[in-house]
Amino acid sequence: MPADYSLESIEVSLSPQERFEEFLKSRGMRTTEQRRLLLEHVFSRHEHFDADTLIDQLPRKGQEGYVSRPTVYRTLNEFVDAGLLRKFELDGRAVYEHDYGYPEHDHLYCQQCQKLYEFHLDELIELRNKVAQDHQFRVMSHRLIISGICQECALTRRRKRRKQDLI
Amino acid sequence: MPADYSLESIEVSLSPQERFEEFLKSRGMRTTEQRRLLLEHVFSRHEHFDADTLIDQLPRKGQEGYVSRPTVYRTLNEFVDAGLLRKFELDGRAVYEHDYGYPEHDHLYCQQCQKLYEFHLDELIELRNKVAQDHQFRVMSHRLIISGICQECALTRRRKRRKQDLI
DNA sequence: ATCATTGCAAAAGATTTGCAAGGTC
DNA sequence: GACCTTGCAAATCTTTTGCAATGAT
Repeated sequence: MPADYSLESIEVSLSPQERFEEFLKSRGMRTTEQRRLLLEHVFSRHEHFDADTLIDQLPRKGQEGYVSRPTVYRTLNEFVDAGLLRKFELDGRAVYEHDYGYPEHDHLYCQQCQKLYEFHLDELIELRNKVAQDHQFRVMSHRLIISGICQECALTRRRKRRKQDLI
Repeated sequence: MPADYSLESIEVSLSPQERFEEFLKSRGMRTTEQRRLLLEHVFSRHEHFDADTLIDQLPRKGQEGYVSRPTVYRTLNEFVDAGLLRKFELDGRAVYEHDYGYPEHDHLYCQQCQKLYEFHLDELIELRNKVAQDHQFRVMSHRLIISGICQECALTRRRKRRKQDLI
């Protein structure tokens, strides 16, 4: 078995918690209650979220388990550096999603309900690599967001229009 | 000749200035010195730009042709609404590029020198439409940014590394 | 004991807004 | 003259930072 293959198996078998531990240790950083709490919360659900949404879901000031806003921001950046989360911009604010142990994908973004739908297409990666090769460009990552109206919203709209027609 | 074909010819034959005039008129807005000046400036060059870069290129306060920061922001939004410019986010700030009369394209973004390279691939549009159809999603637009290192920077880096090796 | 981390308050950066004065139709 | 637009100052929103107190190793 080649060395990098076995390395990869080890990587993949680590839980987010374990991986973060390693990350912290490798940088001389410490395991704290806040980091533990945030990591557990973030990996207990799978939705995309922004800092504000996350803070809303956490205990308020004065309650057990409260984490201050600056610490939330600091820790989210650490999660990104550790390769646990991916960050991207949507309507001017940062949005996070699971990266570690989660397959590569892109998004459909509904302008109406702001929902994000995931999809994956190998052809897109091929196309991406082809373009990069044509431009002698070394790809590190990519981000594709298709914006429009999702089926659900399209149906709701049609219903509303019908209702209006009756008045 | 079908009606919509002739309509399209009219649309395409309008200059950005004329198109903006129509936009303003249709909304009961007025043609002002500032709007004229900004439109002329923005369409006199073709690079991508952000609000700050634009303001740096314009006359300073006290000089002939000065436009205040809020007016620049307001007017850029109008250009986007009028379909003259497209806006997207890069590293947390808004970036603008020509839309009106300019062919659809996507971007390679160099993380090193921050340069944007344009490319167009019909296959990408096909792929996009296929995904959308699979999800019953009505596409309004899309944005693909491939991030990495451009050829120029890759070469510069290699040279620097060689130099360091000599020390 | 040492040194990283936290929460607080405040700063920073980008963009927007209320409003009185001025400009356009 | 009616009312849209501008510039100013200030607000807003999101994210970051300085710092003294606290916590982890």
